[in-house]
Amino acid sequence: MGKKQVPSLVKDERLISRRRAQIVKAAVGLFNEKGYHKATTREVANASGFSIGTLYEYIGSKEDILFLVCDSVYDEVVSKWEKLLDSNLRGLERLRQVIESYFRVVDDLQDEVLVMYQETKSLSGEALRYVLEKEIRIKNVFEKELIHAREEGFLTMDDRQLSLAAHHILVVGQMWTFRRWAVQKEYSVDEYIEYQLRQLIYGFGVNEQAPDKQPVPQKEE
Amino acid sequence: MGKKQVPSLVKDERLISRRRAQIVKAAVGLFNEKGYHKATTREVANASGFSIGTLYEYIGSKEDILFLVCDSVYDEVVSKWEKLLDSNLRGLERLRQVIESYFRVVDDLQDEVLVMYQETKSLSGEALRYVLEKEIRIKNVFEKELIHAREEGFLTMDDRQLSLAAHHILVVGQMWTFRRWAVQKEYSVDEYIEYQLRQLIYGFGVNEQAPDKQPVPQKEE
Amino acid sequence: MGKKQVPSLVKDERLISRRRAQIVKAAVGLFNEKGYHKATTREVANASGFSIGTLYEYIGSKEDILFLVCDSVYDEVVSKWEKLLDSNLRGLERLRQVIESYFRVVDDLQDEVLVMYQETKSLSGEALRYVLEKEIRIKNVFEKELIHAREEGFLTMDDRQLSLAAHHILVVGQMWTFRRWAVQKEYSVDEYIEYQLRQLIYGFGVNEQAPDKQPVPQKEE
Amino acid sequence: MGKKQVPSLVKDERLISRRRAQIVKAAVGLFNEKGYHKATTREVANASGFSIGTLYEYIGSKEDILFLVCDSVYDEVVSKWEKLLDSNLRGLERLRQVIESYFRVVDDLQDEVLVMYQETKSLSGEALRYVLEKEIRIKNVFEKELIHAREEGFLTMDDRQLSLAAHHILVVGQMWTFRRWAVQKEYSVDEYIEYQLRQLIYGFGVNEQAPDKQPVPQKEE
DNA sequence: GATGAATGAGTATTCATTCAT
DNA sequence: AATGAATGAATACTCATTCAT
Repeated sequence: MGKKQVPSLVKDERLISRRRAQIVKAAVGLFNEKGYHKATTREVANASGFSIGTLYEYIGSKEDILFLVCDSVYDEVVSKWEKLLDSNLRGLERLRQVIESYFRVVDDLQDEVLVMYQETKSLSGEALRYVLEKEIRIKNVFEKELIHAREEGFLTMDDRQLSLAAHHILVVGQMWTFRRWAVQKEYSVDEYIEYQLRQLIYGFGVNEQAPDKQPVPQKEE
Repeated sequence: MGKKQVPSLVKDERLISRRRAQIVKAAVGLFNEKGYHKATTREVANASGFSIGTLYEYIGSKEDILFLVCDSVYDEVVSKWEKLLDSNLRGLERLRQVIESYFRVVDDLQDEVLVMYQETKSLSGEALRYVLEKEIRIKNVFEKELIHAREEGFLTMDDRQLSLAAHHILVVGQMWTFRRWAVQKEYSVDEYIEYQLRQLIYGFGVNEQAPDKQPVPQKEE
Repeated sequence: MGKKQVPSLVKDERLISRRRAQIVKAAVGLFNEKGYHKATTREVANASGFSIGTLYEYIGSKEDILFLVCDSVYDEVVSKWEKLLDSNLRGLERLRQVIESYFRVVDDLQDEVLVMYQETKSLSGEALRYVLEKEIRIKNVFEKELIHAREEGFLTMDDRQLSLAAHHILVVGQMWTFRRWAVQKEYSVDEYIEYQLRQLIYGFGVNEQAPDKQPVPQKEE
Repeated sequence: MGKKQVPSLVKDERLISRRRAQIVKAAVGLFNEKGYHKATTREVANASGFSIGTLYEYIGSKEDILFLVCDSVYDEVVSKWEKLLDSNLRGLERLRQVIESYFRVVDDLQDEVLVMYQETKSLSGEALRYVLEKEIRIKNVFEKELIHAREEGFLTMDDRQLSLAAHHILVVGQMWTFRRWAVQKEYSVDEYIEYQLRQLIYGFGVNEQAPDKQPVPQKEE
């Protein structure tokens, strides 16, 4: 809610938006390449196309850059996501689509999501709280969808499992970025989405009464 | 394989081990608290109980500290994990137990795993490759177990889905640490394990032919 | 004499005067509060009621602001002082009044005098010389009065002591400002003036042949 | 009282003292030449004979340098002063000697006193209070002497005038430095001391019932 | 004449690393 | 082996000044 205002010495709001977009774009590239801490403000300024002095006309501190990145990435994720969503699907199909769309957006904004994901912890105080709250808001979207699906009779989770499942979906999405060193070498996005959707929905595909034998063990407590 | 030798000016191997254990312990605490970049070598030295000069008798650079941490955390994880595993369980129960044990170790070594998880990216070159390889080795354990379960007829995944599922399990374990700000507020370890195991094995608990009844309400506001 | 011209891009002399008066007023406040070096030109511009760009239409450099302040403060001091002086007093009374009036002006323009006093040293070259010359001019006023009093037979100083005494009077006036942290806590202006006038005129009020005894010790060294 | 501890990363107290003496000496020179604000920490380090990194092993911030200067200058003033004082003089002679000694110390430590005098205002908070308190302690020495002289019957001031007179003496001493641009061109220290002592003790040398006669005193010197 | 965005040289401070003792 | 003083490259941030609009 607090929106953690980033201070600027410039008055023209339009200009602020434009410059900050430049900053975010440059910062995402740099932070991806070398990480937040190793990237210097000067490098961000140069990559943004202006001088260090100008950079500081639009931010108050280096941390503000990181905040701008996180803030704008969330907004972009949500905005792109929503564009993929306007459908009239129902039931399981609808749930599938919500998740798949999210995965596709994450793939699309890969660098952005990865940076946000890995560097959020370097934010402090208010900024951190603000960003985490945004994360929760995304989680809530999934939670709502799951609840919806349950109301329609497709799912059987209780409330608490359902909340955790929402977190889970989010993480599976982000995993596409933070484990890309392994996962993206083995799978295309389409495959990833297909497999992970199946995993999420059906689990390991367990066949409880396995072949012949296997006397189902009495359930654990 | 390369084992990325960390240089030391000291001869006595026993001493090296002891000192490095001190360093790792101190570093885990500090890196957790302030992150790898914000923690200084001086602080690590102090927290380790010796001087900055002595610290550099046992490492070659700051990055070596991070490497030692990651390296030793993996070893510790594996070692603790193995201790929980010596059982004669079979089939699904065995799979369950392998996963549950891993989750419990992660919970036990929470700070360590979190640091390793969040700061690995700051390693470079050889050290990074070495650590990632260790990660892969853990993934392979799960993969092997899944294959085993499939051989016993409990699972129906194909090879590629199975490999991804192994990654997935790993991430679900780590998720307990890197999302602790949200997850650990809502769930105990036991609950987390219970819910996530169910999720991994059965997925959302889908009831494909839901309706018959279930006259999809036309609302959708 | 050089009057150290401060450059302006603006033609209208009337406007220049008005703007510079604004600048001086704002600057006195700021320099008092934070000192010349810590006050920024931006702050001066804002406090003056216009933009940084406009500020530089009326000055050539930050130092010019300080010069304008010093210059105008001297003029103001002299002008206010003269207004208090048009009397027909003679002799000691006249001297008293000249000094008292000066003290009162200093009290009146306290902030201004203090700034001028403490920051003059930051002026360079021509500007510094010009300001010091103005200071000398004030000193000369006292010197002339002392000479006058001597001619009338009230004083017995020789020329060189007299010149120093003129400096002395000036400093006692300024002391009211630069030691205000101590002096203004203990005395009202009126008391200060009374005590210091007495001190200047009669000294410590010495009674050379002290009580009875006191066999003045043979001089040392 | 608080002694406002300046932090140091170095443990050897002896070394700290030696290094800080170097720093103070270098700083006095630089601050005199260009002022506290225009002198850079790097220049201070170089002039001290070591690197910028080493400088910061002995101070916490630039302001600490100024504080060290002020602090040590006061101590040095007092120490040198006391060395000149151990005499058995009485009465007026004693008072004269106390003042004269102070003036000579100020002359001796001219640069130091001037810096302290002009830059004290740049100190903040605790440091400022501490330095001003030291100033007051010097004033108290004069006050005590004046009281003593009054008790012996040489002076006739009341308490409050006496307190002000003590301030006055201090300022007359410092005036030798902060008005050296004018005063030291006209007078030698000896002359300055002679004239100012006479001024302080006897004032302007007023002859209240002046006119008619005018027995101009045979010139002195 | 007024504005304010852009500039970049300059500055205090930090911190990994070395090396003489 | 241990110590800790010394180093200086690196870096975030400031601010006087310019100039196109």
